[in-house]
Amino acid sequence: MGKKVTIRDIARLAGVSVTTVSQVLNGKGNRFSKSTREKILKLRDEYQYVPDFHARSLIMRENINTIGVLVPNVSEPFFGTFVEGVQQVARQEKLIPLIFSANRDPKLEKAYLEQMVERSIDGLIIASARMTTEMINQALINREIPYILFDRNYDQVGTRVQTDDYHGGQLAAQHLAELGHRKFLYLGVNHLTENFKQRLAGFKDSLLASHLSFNEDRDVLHTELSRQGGYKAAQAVAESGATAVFTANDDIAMGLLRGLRELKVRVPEDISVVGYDDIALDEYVYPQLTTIHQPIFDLGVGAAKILLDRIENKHQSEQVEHFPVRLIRRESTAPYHMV
Amino acid sequence: MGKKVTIRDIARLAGVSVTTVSQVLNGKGNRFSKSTREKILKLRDEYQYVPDFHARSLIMRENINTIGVLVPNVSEPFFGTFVEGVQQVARQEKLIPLIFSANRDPKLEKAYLEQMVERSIDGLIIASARMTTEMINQALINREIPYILFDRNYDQVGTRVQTDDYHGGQLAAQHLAELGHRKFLYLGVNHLTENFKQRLAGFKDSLLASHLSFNEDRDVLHTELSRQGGYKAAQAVAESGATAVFTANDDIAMGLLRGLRELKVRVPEDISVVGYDDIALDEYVYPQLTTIHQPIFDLGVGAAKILLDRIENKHQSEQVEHFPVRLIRRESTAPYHMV
DNA sequence: TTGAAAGCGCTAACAT
DNA sequence: ATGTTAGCGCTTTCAA
Repeated sequence: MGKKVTIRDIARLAGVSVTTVSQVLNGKGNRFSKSTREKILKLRDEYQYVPDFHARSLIMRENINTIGVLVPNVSEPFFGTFVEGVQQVARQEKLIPLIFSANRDPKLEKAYLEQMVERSIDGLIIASARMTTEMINQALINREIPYILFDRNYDQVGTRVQTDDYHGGQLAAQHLAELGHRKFLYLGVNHLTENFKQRLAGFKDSLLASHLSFNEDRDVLHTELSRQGGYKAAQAVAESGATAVFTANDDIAMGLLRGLRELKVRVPEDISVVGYDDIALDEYVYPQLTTIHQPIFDLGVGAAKILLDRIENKHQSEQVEHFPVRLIRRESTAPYHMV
Repeated sequence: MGKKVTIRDIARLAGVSVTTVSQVLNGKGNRFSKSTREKILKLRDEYQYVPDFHARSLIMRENINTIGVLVPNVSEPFFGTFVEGVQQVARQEKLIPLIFSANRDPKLEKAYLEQMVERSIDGLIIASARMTTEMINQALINREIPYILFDRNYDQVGTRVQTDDYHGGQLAAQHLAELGHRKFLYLGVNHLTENFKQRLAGFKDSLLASHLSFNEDRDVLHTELSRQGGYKAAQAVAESGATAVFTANDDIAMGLLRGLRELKVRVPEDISVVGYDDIALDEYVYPQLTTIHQPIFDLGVGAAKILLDRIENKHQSEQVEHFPVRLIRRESTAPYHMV
């Protein structure tokens, strides 16, 4: 009990050499007699022999069929859904996905990356707004491990899946403008990664193009990227006088909804709110959240598929796959009317 | 580029033996001269040498400092939070947590378990209501890997973290009874695992003890364990005539809230709803959900700590750690009043 | 039809 | 203060 059974044990028990066992068990044993083969197979089952993973990897070096997935936080619905998408592909392709949740801590992200590299993963999906390509390459230490980026738009390089954040911002602006609103507010985060920058830029440009007023100094509020953040910003939003608010993501929007409710500010009667992401929860809050839909699950699927492609056909040139965004009208937006 | 630098390369470059390099790099090199040590360290940095994980594991067999975590679905807030708890401990203790999300698929759960075993993890946390101890032991193939169970109460054996589900059910019943309700309903799931059974038993027993009416055939409704499930059950709940509903978990409750809202049934004015779990979202739905609190994050922390303890002091006897549950009053429950 | 031997990259007794 | 040697468990030539 406890002592691990090795290939040598099986060989001894079968009265053959380790070579024979190895060959038979790896399906390369046509040349051996049927009786030998059956004897070995039987012993394998009887003793529940499983080849040692590390010994194997030490020799084989590839086709471990393992991919790494690095996200900021699995417990956020957004990344949870993304990971599910990756996993669906992994299941189909018999890949083992190693999931790492680094809590937005750059040190930890680096440590996990190194771990994955050490463990000879075949490829890797990185969803982290903080990691620069340089940091990634450094952690990957000139090993040629294919990787794919997601939600990481500080610098726009590297193979990645991407949605059009600028267009998302435009969609939000158009919707709100069509509803007749005049006074807009963007509720975002301080530490601007490129995707958030783009959303804001699209929002602003679209507004200005419609000859509506939007001033980045006056009409932008910052908070934390969380429900809590949105909640805390409610007072400031209410006092801003805006009737139409666009938030950096749905989490912030949900917090804002709660905060406004507690302040007796009605949504959408007094203030319209547009979120971003279209997480699965949006339909379960009240009012149901109007938002910009990103195909989160599909992004996971897409990332995994591209990665697989790169693993199989090494040395491909950089590639970028775009996914569409669209407006989902629900209950948190309504036409502007004079108070 | 690409070619991996090995310990031999470093040794050759430094003009010393591989032993020397190995010892120095593993902090066992006091006996070597300072100049040798520095030379080696410098070369290590220069060539970015990282010892091969598999070669290492092949020899060391232990202290890989890796634990496995198997959950049904990371994208569910409940398990996401649990995993975060585990990860917090992992970070503190410099452990690498390998997270597997098996989508409630027993085959996949088994496959992942085997993967973890192969990868010589030091211990493992299993959160799966479906896996029997027998299945687990089989996958662990008489290897002595410490593991700890969570949310897995089919058979009440094995080291595990646990909350008192029976008491949770009682709390829900008491609360609703104190509010003056008379007609109760339990909205649960078909496939009864022990924890759900206990919740229902506590709920029922408490009601009966208060001389209130509750009949398992008449006053129990089944649906899927998801928001969608709760949503779909709304019609049936509304038609049941019950004024007080206890749901198997918060997800179901949230779906129910949405469904009832669409049916113009007011919560809590017409129907009071009590959930179970106290996931972080509860405060962001409307009305905010009254629920039975389980310390989900702490359960993750606790599971990880117990596991660590078992890894360090092998062969301990079975142990069970209990965590408290309590009622959280929010807005979804109110006193019963005649209509 | 089978097996001996080499070796993957590393660590650790055991010399020297 | 440093090196030699054996070996972890496996796969894979190459020889018999």
